Amino acid sequence: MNNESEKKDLFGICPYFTSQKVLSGKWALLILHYLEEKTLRFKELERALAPITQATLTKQLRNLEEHGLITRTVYNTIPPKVEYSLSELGHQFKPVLDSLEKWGELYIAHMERKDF
Amino acid sequence: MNNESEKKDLFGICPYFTSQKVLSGKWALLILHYLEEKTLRFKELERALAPITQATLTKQLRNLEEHGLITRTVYNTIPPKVEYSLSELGHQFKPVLDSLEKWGELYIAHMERKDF
DNA sequence: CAGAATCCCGAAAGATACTG
DNA sequence: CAGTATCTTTCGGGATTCTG
Repeated sequence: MNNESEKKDLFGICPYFTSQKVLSGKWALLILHYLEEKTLRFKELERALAPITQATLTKQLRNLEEHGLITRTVYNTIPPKVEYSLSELGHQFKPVLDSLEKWGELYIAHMERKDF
Repeated sequence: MNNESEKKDLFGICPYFTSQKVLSGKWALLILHYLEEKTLRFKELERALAPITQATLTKQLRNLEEHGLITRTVYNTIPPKVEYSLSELGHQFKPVLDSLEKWGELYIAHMERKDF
């Protein structure tokens, strides 16, 4: 059904708009990058992404989870243990990360050239 | 020199942060996509990106220009004519656009599957 | 440990009106 | 045509506090 999630724009129609929404999160790319290497616990991610705050990390993770990129696994132990890993859709994002990383380096080199 | 452009984060150090800044513009990807095909005038872009507003389009273009991705060419004619095209750095972004487009389609397919 | 709940703030987008 | 100038609004990120 076309409910409230109809949003207002081309989300769900145009690949670029779709991607933009997912990637607009400040830490999204970093999170995907780290999870690409291996499954991580909440605390491990928090440390890797320092100085991110707990609240922000939670939001970013929820966002990526809702978009189907990551999987959240809860272990009912004491103390609690929650692991995050990439879903299939998340792993399929790898090519984007790779090309993005390469371009980012080109960009940085470009900036250094015109130093200022 | 490390002036005010030092910002506050890893911009200029980490490729992902760098990319994130550039791509965070709501229309950035679309603009790059259209300019990848051919040079366009302001009005042409505006039509292609409808319902974007003039003010917003101007901001997005200035942003991409400052980041060195696009080139702005002004013809002193009446009426005025301004053309936008990709710089070398902009063209080097192509692989990202391609991989992003492919993933975006996977994402859309994924959403349709779990329809809701 | 892994969060949830609030509050706050700045940046970005949109709406609108005006101009060389 | 290709903007600029304002104003308003929205939204996401960060800080802080509390909890099972």
